[in-house]
Amino acid sequence: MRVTKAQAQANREHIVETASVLFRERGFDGIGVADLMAAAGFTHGGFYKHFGSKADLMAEAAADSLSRSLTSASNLDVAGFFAMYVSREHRDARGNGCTMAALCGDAARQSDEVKTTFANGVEGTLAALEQKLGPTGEGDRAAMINLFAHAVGAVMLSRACPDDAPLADEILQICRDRILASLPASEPV
Amino acid sequence: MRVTKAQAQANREHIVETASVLFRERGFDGIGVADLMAAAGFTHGGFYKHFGSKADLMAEAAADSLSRSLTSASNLDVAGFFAMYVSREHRDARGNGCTMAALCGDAARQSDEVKTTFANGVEGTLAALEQKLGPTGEGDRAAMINLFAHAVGAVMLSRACPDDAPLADEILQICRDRILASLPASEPV
DNA sequence: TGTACATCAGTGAACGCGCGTTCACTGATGTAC
DNA sequence: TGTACATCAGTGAACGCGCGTTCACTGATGTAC
Repeated sequence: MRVTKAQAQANREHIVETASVLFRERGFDGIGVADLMAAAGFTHGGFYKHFGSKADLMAEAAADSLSRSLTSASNLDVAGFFAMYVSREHRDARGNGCTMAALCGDAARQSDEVKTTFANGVEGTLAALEQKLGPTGEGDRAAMINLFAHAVGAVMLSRACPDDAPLADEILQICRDRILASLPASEPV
Repeated sequence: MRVTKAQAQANREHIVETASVLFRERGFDGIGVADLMAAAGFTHGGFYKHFGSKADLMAEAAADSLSRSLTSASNLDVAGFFAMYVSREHRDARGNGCTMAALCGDAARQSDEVKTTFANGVEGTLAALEQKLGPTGEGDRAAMINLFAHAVGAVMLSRACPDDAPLADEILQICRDRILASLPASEPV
């Protein structure tokens, strides 16, 4: 059953991507190695040919999804980023949404390796936001920290409410309006 | 080994309080029934004399700690509340801190019963904050939603960073300054 | 008030189950000649 | 290029372990007379 090196590498990447979605949907403890491998189309025995442990995959999957999010948001301006971030669509799409908003509660209880990945994710997001502001945005790191924390808090609180609670939408709408209104002026791309 | 009704009730409350601390520290999945009961000074077998299931205790412990937090913060004004909330002390004291900030990531994946408890906790916090603003604070629900989401996001992001990461303190300090600066004027009590 | 009996909070062994991890095995791939 | 052998990605059974939950039992409390 041996497979080409290229195929093995592709399989590994597929496992990481599958894991990053399932971790965001169910939490690090909410999905097991066997279910994870089955979702990726494999049996669980081969897991340790690719990863040293489940914890290793957790860090790798988080890093992968954090960098992917940055890439996929690269063509949005700051207003577009936050309009998308603080939205019902994002709130309801945990598996494909921001890893920070989906897992930062879990991350706080994980190893320093995982926490470092998250800190790097925050730094990367801040850097990308500052860059979106263009040359005029220099020195706005503090503003971006405030906006991002506000946005993350809004999405997490909204997700902690029952789906049919009016509060869930109220939080999102109010925070979204406020964040967009307080945005520093930016040059449209 | 039977115990007086009063003692049984006291024991039950002690278990709930112990659980609310341990859940905040380690997450709903991070502490088991046996360890929980041992921490409260009992053996695990008696658990089901008090609670129908671990999930029931999760909802009850969350409700308990949320209402306790409101009581303990009742003598703070709005600025005092947020100054305490967005602080290193609060960030580092998960077990005795805000249940929302400690568990809202977990709550999002729990039953509607638990989520309803969290939504009620948010409503209770907002009501308490509006009340702190005094009669002049009417209509400031939206402002309190923004500030609370901002504060929750700041604490959660800070906790997801490694303890020694400068970013952890930077997030707290910047968000704290901004929140306190943007506070609507309130009458000191 | 005193006695006999029912109740039930708490104990500790046991249950089935799913978890992360290990292992012997398979057979196509990769490599040495 | 062809052949013989080593490698190793993937398989599926098995491991020990801790989990939530159940249960027979204990003995002090609560209650009926």
